[in-house]
Amino acid sequence: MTNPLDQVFAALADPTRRAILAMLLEDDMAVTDVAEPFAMSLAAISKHLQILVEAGLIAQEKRGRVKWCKLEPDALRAASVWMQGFGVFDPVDLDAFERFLADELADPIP
Amino acid sequence: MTNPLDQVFAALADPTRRAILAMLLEDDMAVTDVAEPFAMSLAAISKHLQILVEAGLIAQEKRGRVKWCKLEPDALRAASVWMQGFGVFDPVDLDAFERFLADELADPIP
DNA sequence: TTCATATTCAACCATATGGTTGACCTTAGC
DNA sequence: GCTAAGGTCAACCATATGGTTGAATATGAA
Repeated sequence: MTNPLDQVFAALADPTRRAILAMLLEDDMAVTDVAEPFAMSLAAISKHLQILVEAGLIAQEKRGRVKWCKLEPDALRAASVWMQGFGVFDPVDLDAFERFLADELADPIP
Repeated sequence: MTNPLDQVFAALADPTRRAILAMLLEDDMAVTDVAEPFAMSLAAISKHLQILVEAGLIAQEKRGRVKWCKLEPDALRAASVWMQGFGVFDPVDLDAFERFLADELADPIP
């Protein structure tokens, strides 16, 4: 997995990680708070966050004993450029996005 | 992997499969011809194609003993809609896409 | 019919992935 | 100095993934 696109798409392939990204879209969060809504251990979430960091999709910064996570949406740019070549892009449709986001968040959290 | 986004992103996470999609962007192809440039068995390519079919990214149609593969770019739409929410999209930049495509194809084929 | 071509199937293998638990380190607060 | 809170690490486990090979199944051509 040396290609950055590999890492970005692989990171996006997991619903837990997509849900985390959606949460971070609202606001920066501490690791513990990211983990709170999920029915899995803190260690598991910690690993997911590491994968997102390695893909460049989020950044982490430690302040005191709290590690803050923030979205780093630039990493999506390479993926989006790749996808653009397939000519699938509508003009930005935020309503459609809201619906998808609602569906994602309505899913039983893994 | 019940969520269609899981399947689309997982399918895109593999460089062989992205290369196949790029090839099919040029033209429809038979399975054997898709496999030709890759240093792996036909059976392996057949599996990759199956994954792309299940993700909805390509369609296959058998005519005679030849199975044709064609791009089905609509499946990318759901993924692109999801990504749009992160506000990373520039106006379509085909030059950038050409560069990425060139890089991808220039990579030593897996 | 016979043979070759196109593709998949089945069994197998090595490694990756996503999760668990319990021990561990660092920092904050009393 | 204690103790608790915030996170990570290490070892482990089950299953998924990406590849192989050899046999099997169409279909087309001679």
